[in-house]
Amino acid sequence: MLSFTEENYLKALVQLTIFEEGKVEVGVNKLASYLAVKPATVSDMVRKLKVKSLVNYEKYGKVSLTAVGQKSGMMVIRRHRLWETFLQEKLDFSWDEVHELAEELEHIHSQKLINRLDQFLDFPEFDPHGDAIPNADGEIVIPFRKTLSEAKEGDVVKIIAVKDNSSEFLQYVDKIGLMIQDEVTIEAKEEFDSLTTINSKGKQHVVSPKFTDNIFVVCAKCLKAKDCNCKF
Amino acid sequence: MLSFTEENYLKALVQLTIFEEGKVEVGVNKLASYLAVKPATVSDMVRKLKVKSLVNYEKYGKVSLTAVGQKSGMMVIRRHRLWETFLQEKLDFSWDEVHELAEELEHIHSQKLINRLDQFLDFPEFDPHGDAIPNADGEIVIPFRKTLSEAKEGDVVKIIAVKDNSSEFLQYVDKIGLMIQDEVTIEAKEEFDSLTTINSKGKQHVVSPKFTDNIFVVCAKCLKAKDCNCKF
DNA sequence: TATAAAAGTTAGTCTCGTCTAACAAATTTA
DNA sequence: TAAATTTGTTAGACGAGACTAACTTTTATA
Repeated sequence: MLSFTEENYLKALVQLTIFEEGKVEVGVNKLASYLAVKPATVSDMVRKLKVKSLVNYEKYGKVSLTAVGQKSGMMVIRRHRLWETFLQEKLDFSWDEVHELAEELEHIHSQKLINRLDQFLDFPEFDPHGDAIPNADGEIVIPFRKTLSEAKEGDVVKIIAVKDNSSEFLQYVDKIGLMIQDEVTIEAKEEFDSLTTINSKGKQHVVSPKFTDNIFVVCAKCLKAKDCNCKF
Repeated sequence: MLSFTEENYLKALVQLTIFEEGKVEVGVNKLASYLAVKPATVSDMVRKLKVKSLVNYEKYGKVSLTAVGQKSGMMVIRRHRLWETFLQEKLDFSWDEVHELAEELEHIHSQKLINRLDQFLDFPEFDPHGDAIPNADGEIVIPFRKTLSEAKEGDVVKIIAVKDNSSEFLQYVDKIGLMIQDEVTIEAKEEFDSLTTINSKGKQHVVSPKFTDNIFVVCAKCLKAKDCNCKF
């Protein structure tokens, strides 16, 4: 049985490798800052995780997950996202409140509980932030998507997820009136100060990279015509 | 913020004092065996809880809860019993499975979460084992009840709760086909070996004190006629 | 390529919650 | 009431998971 802490390390590793396009390993410092602990602490812990065959690691090297470690980490994420969905769907929490609570709930271990919850929620595919929920085997299909920052002037895109799950960010998104499934037109991109002018539901907004980097989108056209050939 | 462990001590103290008829304090040894730790550990912990003004305690004396400690302990029990109810009502767990899971879930702190859960469950009064659920202020009304052991030959009683929440006990209750709300007639009590012969729904069972001590009942008559004068 | 900077490790310390072993106080009972 | 028993405390240790400070290795850069 993994400890609360060990699970958090594995979850962080999934986020920083599997979920980070093209990455398979991560350094001790990066992991430390992600987990808000000191590198020395990570150094120790990673050695312990290696003994348990959950990570691959050599002194002064990078850290990556073993198959077992990856599955365990995925199960934590599955639990997290299912609880988030439960909190929003059944207990009427807003999407900026669910993350914090799920950070605690994700460590309840029972496999049976989580599968019953999944069934109770009618097997949701995505959590309130638009993230895919791993299945009972720890498998996940991350749909094709880009950040809003990558969209070009004139593109019409659809918001499908948010990257940052913090309540500050989500409250900002709420404040400017945007939500998942909204269509957004990129009206202008200013090189000078990296601001983007977008338009959604007839309202114009000027947003910074702090916003656009954390919004995942797909081409609105592609969604409508599966065989669309747009490069985006 | 109380730790997982501190909460378990407070919960145990509520069970051993408030919920134990006529008791207001408990010894270190008893608390230790209830929590399955050594007396030395309890001695230390109790000193810490005293510093936090959660318990009353003097060296070599008994332990009792302060008002603050009692409320905190009650909130743990409230969470425990609401989660148990959720697991049974919404996720179709059987009453012998819910206790173990609730032992973990009870430590999720959010007040808002638990009150939303309460609402979602339509403000249940009793958990799956027939125990009253403390309200949002930590108050509880324990209804009048006795154990089946206290019933006399010829009495007709109604099962309203179980004392032992272990799956072994609950599975035994299931096995002989009894459940909460069932009416039971005490057909015979044998002094010699302390066995009781009961009858419920036309079926006769011979049961030991291990059973009767852990079944809470009320006089079936009293429930039907509120002004019934029976001594039971 | 030598050196500075960045990244990572080690050693020693801390708190929490537990233990054991030895001891002290309180209570029972002979 | 004195001895035996039960109950409770203290001291010292340990594993987890964190820290700081000092050190080492790797990488980047002048």
